This record gives sequence, structure tokens and C-alpha cells, in this order.
Amino acid sequence: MKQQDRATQTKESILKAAEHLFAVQGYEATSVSMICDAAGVSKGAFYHHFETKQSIFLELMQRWLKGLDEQLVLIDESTEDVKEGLLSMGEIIGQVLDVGGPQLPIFLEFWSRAIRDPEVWDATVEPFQRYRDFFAALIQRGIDEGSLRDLAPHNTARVLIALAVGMLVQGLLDTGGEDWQDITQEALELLLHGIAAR
Amino acid sequence: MKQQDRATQTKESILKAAEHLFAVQGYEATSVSMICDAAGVSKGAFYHHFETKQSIFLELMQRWLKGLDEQLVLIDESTEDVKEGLLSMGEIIGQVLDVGGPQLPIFLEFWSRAIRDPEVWDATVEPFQRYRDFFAALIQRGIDEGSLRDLAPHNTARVLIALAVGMLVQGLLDTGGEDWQDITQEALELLLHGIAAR
DNA sequence: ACAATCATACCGACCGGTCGGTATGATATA
DNA sequence: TATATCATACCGACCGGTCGGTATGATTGT
Repeated sequence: MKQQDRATQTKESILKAAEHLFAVQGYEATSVSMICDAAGVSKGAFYHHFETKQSIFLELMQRWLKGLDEQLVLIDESTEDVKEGLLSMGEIIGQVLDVGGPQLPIFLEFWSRAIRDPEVWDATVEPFQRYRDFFAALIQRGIDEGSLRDLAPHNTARVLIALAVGMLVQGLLDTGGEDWQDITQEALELLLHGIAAR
Repeated sequence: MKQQDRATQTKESILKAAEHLFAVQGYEATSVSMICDAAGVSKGAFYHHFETKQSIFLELMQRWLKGLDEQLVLIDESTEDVKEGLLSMGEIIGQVLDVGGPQLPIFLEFWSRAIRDPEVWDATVEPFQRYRDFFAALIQRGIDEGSLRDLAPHNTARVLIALAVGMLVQGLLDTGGEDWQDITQEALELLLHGIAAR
């Protein structure tokens, strides 16, 4: 096999092992050695491909958010009706809880880190502000076309994000088998009642 | 001075130092030795009063939640109108962000722990389910007296909690000087528009 | 004397990260 | 094509340091 192929394969197996261990045990509780063992790779290999332990998380986060970004763009393009676009956020949350469920706990860990570490903040929080701006723009569109009340778009977007984040956190911590996608959908409809033009 | 008085004083100074350090640096980043240094106390004293490092956090959490409980009871008693009672949640969030602001980041840290550690879960998450039940009861009251639409009270309560949690998280992570109490108040009014009987 | 309260010294595990060295594929030269 | 040279990928022992926790003795009020 070519040298480069082998290299990327190694790096990929490290990333995969790290992703799994982070999800199951959390970030702090996972040591670099454990990642190496799980990946069947030496510590030297690890530090050949990654500068620090934190850098591997940041790379994982980047990939993860990229997927979210694409979903948002998809919604943006396929959305004619503004209200419908806002409602579709419920689907996203359901998908996020389904697909990325096991890895979501790391977010809590890194949100708390983001408060003190600017590098972590850039990688984990800043993207969410982009999402907020996205929704704010969508809301502005709704106001312009007269389907939404004339509310401050940014604040309203904050409310939407708050709803999403709060639902995610509850979904993580509540052990019961609630269907959070349904609940979120319901909540969005309630909110829309308040936001929609009369 | 009496021996017991001195003992409680020591314990209190340990708690105070821990609370401060946890707030500033986070839980994991704060070592037992640091707490002892800050409290002007030896490690022996620490482990005389607390079984483990985690136990000191649990005690702090208990006290903290007790304060929240009292506020809720206060609202419950002084509330004649259901809608008004729900709106007052906005004030609570504002107060929480004001008073307990510096210590809130620890919540993120322990929510992520709560997912794996049942003891932490009991101390940090279970209380919030009581709050949810509280709001569910309030909503039920509103439905009974006809001021609210006939929606599933538990799910609606979840939405309220989600809003609160989401606002708190954003308040922690957004560096800008937004007035989250105002925004929350606005959000609650929007939601009430959707919930209120027509 | 005796128990509660605290100080000191210390333990063993583990952590993120480094470093000297090697194995192996890529590349240039003849 | 054969060989010398070099760069990349990887190994695994090891380091300084920190951590939560313990064992034991001194002090002090009762």
C-alpha cells in the first residue's frame, strides 16, 4: 500500500477510536493512551498526526458541524414558506438526537470549557451563532413578506436556539423514552402562534 | 472557642473556598489541595469533613438548589393568576443569571457527568424534574380554570424548562451584554400567546 | 484520659507529552 | 534498472508532574 494511504488510514482509525471513546466515557475520562490502544496504534503515531489531545477533538467537532451546516443549507434552499422553514428545525433536532445522540454529551463538557478557553469557544460556540444568524435572516424574511409579526429577529432567533438547546439537554438527561422530536415540533407550533402575524 | 464552633467554621471555609474555585476554574481543574490552600486548611481537615472531592460538590449543589426551591414556593404562594405565574419564570432566570452566574458553568460540567454517574444525576438532574412537575401542575391549574388551552401539561412544562435551560446556556456562552431576562420575558409572552385559551 | 479536630508526610496510579531510534516507501542519479 | 539518499510514518520507553486519597501523629477542648 502507498505510504500516504496508510497514513490517512491510521489517522482515520485514531479519529474513529477517539470519537467512540469520547462518546462513551467523555473527553476528560479518555486518555491518549486509551485512544491509541483502541486504534491499535502507538502513542508516537498519535502525536505524529495530532499536536495535542485537544486538537483531535477540535477536528472531530469540525467534521460534525460540517454535517449540520449542510443540513441547514438544504433547508434554506428547499424552503419557500418561512413558517415551514422554522418548523423544520424540529426535524433537525430529532435527527441530531438520533444520529449524533451518543456523542452529544461531549458538547456539555466542551461548552463548559468554552467559557474559559477561547480556542474551544471558537470551535464549539461560534458555529452556533452562525445558526442563530441563519434563523434571524429567515425570520427577517418572514417579517418582510408579512407572514411574521415585526419582532426583533435576533432575539427571536435566540429564543429558537434556546428551545433547541434546552430540548437537547433535556433529551440527554431524561432517561425516559420521550419523543423529543414530537415535543419540539409541538413547541415550535406554539411559538409560531405567538410569532405569526394575526 | 468551642471545639464544635471551630469545626463548623473550618468546614464552612472549605465550602466557601471550593465554591469560589469551582466557579472560577471549574470542577476538574480545581484540585483538593488548591481548595485547602485557599481555605487555609490542611488536607487532613478536608478529608475529615468530606468523604471525597465529589461529596463537597454535592453538598454545595444541595444548598444551591434549596435556594431555588424556596423561590419557587414563594412564587407558588403569591400567584393568583396562572399566566402571571408562568411569566415570573423569566424573573427567576434573570435572578439565577445574576446571583448564581459565576457558578453556573459547573452545571454544564456536572450535567455531562450526570449522564454516567447516577449519584451526580440524583443531585443535579432529578431536582429539575421536580421543577418541571411544578410547572406542569401550574399549567394543569390553568387548563382547569379555562385560561389555558387543553395541552398536555407535562410536555408544555418540558418546553418551558427547555426555554429556561437554553437561555441559561446561551447566557453563559454569549459574551455580549444581552439582557437575557428581557429576552426570556419576551419569549415567554410569545409562548403564552400560543398556550393561552382563545 | 479520651475523643474530636486538624497537620504532615507520603503513596501509587496515571496523565499528557517527548524523544531517540527504526522501518519503509518515495525520489533522484547513474 | 539498480542503488544511494532522503522524507514520512511510526514505535514504545520514558519524563516531570499532578492527582485523589491515606496513615499517623500532634493539639486541644471536655
